[in-house]
Formats: sequence, C-alpha cells, structure tokens
Amino acid sequence: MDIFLKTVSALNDETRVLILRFFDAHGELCVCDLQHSLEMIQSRLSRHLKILKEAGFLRVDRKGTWAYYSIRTPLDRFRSEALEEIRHLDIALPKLQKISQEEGCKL
Amino acid sequence: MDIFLKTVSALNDETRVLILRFFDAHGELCVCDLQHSLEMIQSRLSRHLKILKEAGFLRVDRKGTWAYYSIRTPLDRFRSEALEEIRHLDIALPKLQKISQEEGCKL
DNA sequence: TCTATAAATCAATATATCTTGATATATTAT
DNA sequence: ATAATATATCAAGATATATTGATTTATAGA
Repeated sequence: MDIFLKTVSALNDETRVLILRFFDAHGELCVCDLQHSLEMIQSRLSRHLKILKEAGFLRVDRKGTWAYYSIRTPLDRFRSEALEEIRHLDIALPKLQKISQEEGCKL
Repeated sequence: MDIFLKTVSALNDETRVLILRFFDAHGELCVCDLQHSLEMIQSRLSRHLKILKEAGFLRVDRKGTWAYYSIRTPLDRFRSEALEEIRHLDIALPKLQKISQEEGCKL
C-alpha cells in the first residue's frame, strides 16, 4: 500500500507531471537545464526530482557536480501506463534550454 | 491535465484505495453496507465515494433512499491498470456486512 | 402529514503538501 | 586552502485535503 501511495502521490502534482513529460520528450537532463527550461527555482526542482526518484520514476547519474536525471528503465506496467497517460495530455511544453557542458550553469 | 490529476488524486488516499478494493471484491454495495463493513462514519464515506465517482471510478444507482455504488464499466486503460495494481496490494479486507434490504440500516 | 431512515453537505479542526529564501554539502579549478 | 558552481536540505508560511459532528435533503411508511 505504501509503495502504491508513494507512486500515486508523486503523480499528484502539476509540476511533477510537467517534469515527467519534459523528461519523456527530452531524455536525460541535469537540474540546471531543467531550471532554465522550466523557469523554476532550484530548491523547488530538487524537491520534486527527489519525490519522483523515490517513487521509482526517475534515476540519477552523478557526473562531478552535475546530477543527470532521466526516466528509469524499464518502468513497471503501472508507471509505464501513467507515463503514457501523461504523454497524451495537452500540456504546453517549454522550450529546452540546454546550457550544461557548454559553459556551466552560472545561476 | 485536470482530469488526470483528479483521477490520480482520487487514488492518493488509503481510505479510497480500500474502498476501491472492497468494491472490486464484492461488487455493488450501498453506503450503509460499506459503513458497517468498513466501520466508517457516514459523512466520511459519502465524501470519498463522491471523489471516486467524480474521478470516474464509481457509478451510482439510486433505488429509493439507497444509493448503490459499484465500479464503473468499462474502465479506461489507465484506471483499469490502477485497479489491477490495487488488486495486488496486500490489504486486509474487512468482512462484508450486508444489511441493506434485509432489515434496513437503522444507523 | 408526521416520523424514521439513507445519504449528502456544511463548518470547524487537524494534518499534509507546496513554495520560497536561506543555508549546507560537494565537486572542480585556481 | 580558497573561490565558484551545482545540488540538496532546512525552516517558515501558504494552500490543500481529511476527519468529525451537525445539519440538510430525499424517500418510504404509518
């Protein structure tokens, strides 16, 4: 029950649905790319990424100071179905602003 | 987005998960049967049933003073998958106390 | 019509979650 | 070691959701 509720409550937030959709569209991204793309402050993003990770939707790959998040694979059936549902929502996706690796994030 | 969040937030509560599981196991039930079976006060149940109905999981069939709720059919893919997930959770199901029609609910 | 029962809604309180700004931790370069 | 950057965590306030008891609505029967 706890795992199910953790999974479901992770989905129960507009910000996190947008984040999942963004990863679904663009693959692996570091936090600072997301910050610029979604125009969110860092602590807010960090919190939501943690929730999505602990709910089994995201994984992290740490490279130096950067934390690259991406959708975990393989996803189990229920999470896949949730992602599929999100994929078909009418969400206005912000443009991807990829600044990591090029010049640093200089926030 | 709104419909998705409504669906997901309906799932995001231990009480409602139990209620869905109980309907899944026992089919159509009136509110007073649920009250006795789950040992919940009426206003609490009524609230949760409304949320589950408006999220597309339940339907109501009104017969006189009784309101018979049951799982809506057919369920779309995502809701079916959610129900399937719930079906496999390790939940202790209370015994069904069916008192409607026999002698009235006399709450 | 009056009474009793089933269910829904309301009001108040308690609990959980989200956002923000500040601070802490960690890594890299000088 | 020091400075700079990326990310995580903490504390406070704001917002949302759940629970309870009381009230309301609706139906059935005497």
